[in-house]
Amino acid sequence: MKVSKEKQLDTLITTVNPSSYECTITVDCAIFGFQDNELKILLVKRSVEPFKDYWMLPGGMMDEGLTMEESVRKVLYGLTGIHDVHQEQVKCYSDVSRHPIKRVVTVCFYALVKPENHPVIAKNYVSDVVWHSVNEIPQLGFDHNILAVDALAKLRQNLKENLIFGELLPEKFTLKELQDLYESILDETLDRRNFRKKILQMDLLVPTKEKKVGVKGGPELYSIKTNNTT
Amino acid sequence: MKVSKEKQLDTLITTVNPSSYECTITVDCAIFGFQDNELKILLVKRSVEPFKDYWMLPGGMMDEGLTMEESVRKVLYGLTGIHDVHQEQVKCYSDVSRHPIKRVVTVCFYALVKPENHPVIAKNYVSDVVWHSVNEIPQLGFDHNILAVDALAKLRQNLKENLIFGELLPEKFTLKELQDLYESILDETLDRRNFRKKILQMDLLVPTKEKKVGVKGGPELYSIKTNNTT
DNA sequence: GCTAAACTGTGTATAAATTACACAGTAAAG
DNA sequence: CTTTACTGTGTAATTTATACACAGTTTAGC
Repeated sequence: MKVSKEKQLDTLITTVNPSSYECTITVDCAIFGFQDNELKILLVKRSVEPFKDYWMLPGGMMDEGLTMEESVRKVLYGLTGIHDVHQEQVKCYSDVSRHPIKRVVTVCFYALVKPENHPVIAKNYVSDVVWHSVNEIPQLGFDHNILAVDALAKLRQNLKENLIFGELLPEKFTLKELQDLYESILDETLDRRNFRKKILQMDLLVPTKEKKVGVKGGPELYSIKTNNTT
Repeated sequence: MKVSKEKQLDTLITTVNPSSYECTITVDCAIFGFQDNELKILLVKRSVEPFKDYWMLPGGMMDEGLTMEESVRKVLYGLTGIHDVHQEQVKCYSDVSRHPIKRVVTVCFYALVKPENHPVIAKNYVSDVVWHSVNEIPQLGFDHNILAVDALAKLRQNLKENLIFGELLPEKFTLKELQDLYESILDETLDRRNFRKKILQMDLLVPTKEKKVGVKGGPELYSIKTNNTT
């Protein structure tokens, strides 16, 4: 058993100089948004083969003159018109048969976006765009279900450690709204008093002295602290 | 300010179809070993330009028929003769000017290895190989200092969550040896009693009923629990 | 405009997890 | 055989996380 594996590796190691091999690289992005009090992910319907009419994560080629991060921004801008959005690298995928026609290596990112500000538009190889609940993601093209799951896991992990919410909330928001967001992302309910205690002692929010109207109780609106050292 | 950025992005979005662009992909690996009671990282001296005679992380091209993980295994096997080693993806790097001559996208991994079992050998584009303390890594070629730092950070993070130590320890080891390893990796001292309490209640180790000879006190040797459900 | 309903805002007691800490026992070295 | 250097163990103190109830405010409905 072990011998055959060694032999196999020996064969590999003596393979001819592979310096000429180049490969297509794409960037895909799990774009999360918070809508109707629920965490959504942006899916696009592919209008070309392979996987025509499958839902997928939006993505695109890495460009010759751009880093992957810049390429993701380009994809995002083309799809939603937004820029300057929080994005994180999730993982790189390199299975040789990810793409049925030619080999494609993909780096997956996630981004956080406020859906109501950005009407999404279908163009290029996309026939439809939809904000879809993360709880019941349909079968996606390529290996995008795996990417989506990994991206959500990474988002959750980062959220527990960092207090990040990118564009998901308006500039001024109540602690209740923030808690609802957390509960959606983490898919668990949180104790209100403990939550505000924890968030407030992070010392990242400031009360705006304004109250949100239209909601009973008149909750205080908070905004993110600007880190002036004044 | 914002306008110019938007304009810039608009320009990007209208760039011609980039589907023909392919790019060289390499895998680099921060190989960690535990030697002389200190955490080491394996560095190779490059014998060709660019960065001739610079120390670097070992790495190589991703092969046409291999995933990146398999390509890393191949690099490791070529350098140390070992296989079946714990390895983790750290991050993908895509700055356009990482490589002074042509664009190269690199995915970095880390691996954990027991140095004494595997005499390292310099070959191919490598003139020298050395186990180097992680605390004083010299200037490396390309952007490998960044990769090394990121890899170590990832290792530390994983260690705190998981109890992983791959090949770093012999099959049977004392809790003191394990603690020394942890302290080396985390670069902090740990309380002995609290450490053993924490490790033992993970329920991943079994005492072998053997004592280590040659060390005062006659400490118990442990091995990793095999998860038989018998 | 008055009442009911729905939400906000707050503190404390309890449980759980982490940290600090000291001494007796065993093996090696001389 | 004595000294030295290491192993192995438990408990108290602190910190952190969790559970929980009621009074105050605003909207909605009458």
